[in-house]
Amino acid sequence: MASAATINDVAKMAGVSIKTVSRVVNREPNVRQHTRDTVLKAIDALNYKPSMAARGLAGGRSFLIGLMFDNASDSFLVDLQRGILRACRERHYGLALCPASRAADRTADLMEWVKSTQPDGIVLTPPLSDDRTLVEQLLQIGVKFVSVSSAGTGLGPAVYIDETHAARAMAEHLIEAGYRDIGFVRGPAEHACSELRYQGFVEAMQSAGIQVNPDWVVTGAFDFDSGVEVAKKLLAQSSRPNAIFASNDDMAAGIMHEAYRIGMKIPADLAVAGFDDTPMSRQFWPGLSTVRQPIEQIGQQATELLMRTVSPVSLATNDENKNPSPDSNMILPYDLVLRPSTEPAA
Amino acid sequence: MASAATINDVAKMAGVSIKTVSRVVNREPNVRQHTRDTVLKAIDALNYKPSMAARGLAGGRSFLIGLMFDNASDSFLVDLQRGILRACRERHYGLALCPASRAADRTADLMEWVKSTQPDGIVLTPPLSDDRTLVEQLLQIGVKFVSVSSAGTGLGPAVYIDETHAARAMAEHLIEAGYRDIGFVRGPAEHACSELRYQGFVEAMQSAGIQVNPDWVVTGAFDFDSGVEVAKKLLAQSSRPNAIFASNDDMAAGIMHEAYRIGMKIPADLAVAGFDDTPMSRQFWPGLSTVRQPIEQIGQQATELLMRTVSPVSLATNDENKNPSPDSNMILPYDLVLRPSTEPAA
DNA sequence: ACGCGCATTGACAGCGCTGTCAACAGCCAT
DNA sequence: ATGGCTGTTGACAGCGCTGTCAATGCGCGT
Repeated sequence: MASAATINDVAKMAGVSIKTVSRVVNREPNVRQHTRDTVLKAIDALNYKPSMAARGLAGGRSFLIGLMFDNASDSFLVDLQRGILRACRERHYGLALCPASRAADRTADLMEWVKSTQPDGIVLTPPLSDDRTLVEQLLQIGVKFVSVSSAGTGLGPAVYIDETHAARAMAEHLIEAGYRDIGFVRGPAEHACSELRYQGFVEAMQSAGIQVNPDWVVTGAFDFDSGVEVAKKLLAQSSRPNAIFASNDDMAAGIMHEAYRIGMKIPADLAVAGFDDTPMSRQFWPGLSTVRQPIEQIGQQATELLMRTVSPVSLATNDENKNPSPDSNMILPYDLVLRPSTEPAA
Repeated sequence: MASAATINDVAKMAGVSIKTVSRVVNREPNVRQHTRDTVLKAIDALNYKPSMAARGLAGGRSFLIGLMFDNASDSFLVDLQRGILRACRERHYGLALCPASRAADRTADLMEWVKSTQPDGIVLTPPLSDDRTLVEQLLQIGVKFVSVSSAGTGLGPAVYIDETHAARAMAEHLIEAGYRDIGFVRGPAEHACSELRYQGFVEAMQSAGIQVNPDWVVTGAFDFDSGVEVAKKLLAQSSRPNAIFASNDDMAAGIMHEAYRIGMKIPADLAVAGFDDTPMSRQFWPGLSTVRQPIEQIGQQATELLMRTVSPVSLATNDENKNPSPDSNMILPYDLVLRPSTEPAA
């Protein structure tokens, strides 16, 4: 293995000090254009790649973004990773994964990971982004983080969509399609979005002057199996809804599966709506109406936000702007994706 | 932020040199039990976590496993990550992701990533594991790697299942269920498994004395959309198969979707089988028969294999055993998962 | 011409750890 | 006792880079 070129080799070839090479690599100001060009040429010639490890050790940065997740859905995770990686690529950052353990001392485990990996910033996904204990510890040891797909605890920046508004839009769509006996499946309490989505549903119902039937509001675990379970509950009732709005696609899939099992037709006998636009929602028969969050974009924006606050060089002009602006939250637009599963009943 | 304890603090507290602490941390031999205990106590008391960056710089190792992938399915990727992370956790390794770009100089991009990230080992997923150019370059710069879910190019270790045998078993199941007019959907050529799975299918057909109808053998891209496409082709023929074995679940899903669209019943009018046991195959109605690869386990085994070859301390006894044994391949068992989609025709 | 400020560059000291090698103790066979 | 082992430990020199600060050169106002 031809050992890779070091900064020393580049410096020698360009006839400058290693510090100047370092400056060029880090895009620092105050390097004459001519010098910069010479160095860049040498870097190119030697195919030089700075060593992350050394940069990290010397500079106190790791050039790593951490992604913390717990039990997230496959497509959510992958989409998010895609977005984060896209943002990382430009700045030559790496992405390190940190899955939450199922252990009781989950928070301690996560903090340990943070200490040993020392990422420059962390992307927090629900439900971790809604976990006040975790967030406070993160804040305490001074690690930058950003919550995604959730407004978070309000203690740090976040990138998300207007969940309530989106849920309301979907509920309104159901109502407009002629459904009035609408059931709702909430998510688990530790997810802040569970409440928000439910609120949107309630708002739409109230605006339309429809009573929310408490017997038709149930809670699932955001997974397929719990969708099957709640469907059994909901559809076994003597008076049952003719539409169900599940607060995520996995549960909606479980509902459709169960509905089919007991011989119901969708949407003829039961309309179903989901939330998240997982690939499955398109692949199911019939296609599932859902709300699309721009997950990949959320990941990218969150990462860029993170890297901005860890900016290597404090830009000359604004010195007092040390902490990220308190309200650096970003709200991204969602899409209402309408498919046959919510078409007007015959 | 209370700055974390360093190896120096531990050494001072334990009353030994930092080198001895280093020995304990790395589980090196030749440290008296009593000394080891004292050091461990100090480590615990100070909540010391070694810095990856420093260890990497000094030791020439990065403590990072790289996962290279290209266009893998969500669930495959996530399952694999789960397995890799499990293996990493024990040895305090990190996982860094490296998605292949869609650019023409994909290989160059990947190699660049390797050079700058310097992972201690790389997990290669299909179709990258089947890419001879890439593998040869990896070999050339001397990075350890292991192919997963594919026998690879034969140039390095690999962890996988017997694809041919599995496909044959599924085909035999279809035949036993009474289907004889069976179509097959191949995967893209750059995936080595495409050929292997097809072979298994052919073997089963030949054993049963059934002619493979070339009109019913088509090729897809391993994704949902191509499944829809090939279904249109296959089902529009005047003489059409009454069973289709798609060489992965995503394509099988596309086929089922299209079959439903044109009003066919599954399995009454058309039996469908897939391969991979994605979550979807269980969630679809009716459930899709498929072959389960133990992806998570594959990831874990591959990672452990990798870490074994990068063993920190060369074990005294065998000095000539430098390169990993040439045939350190692991073949893991698969599961035939039978669901209603292939039940005997009425 | 002199002094000042700014832009540009380099010398140097680490960052926290590991590899190397040397030091030393304890133990055996001679 | 002598030499040669093996087992245990520490001193020290970096790994490849960045932060700090000092040195240099240049243009400007007086």
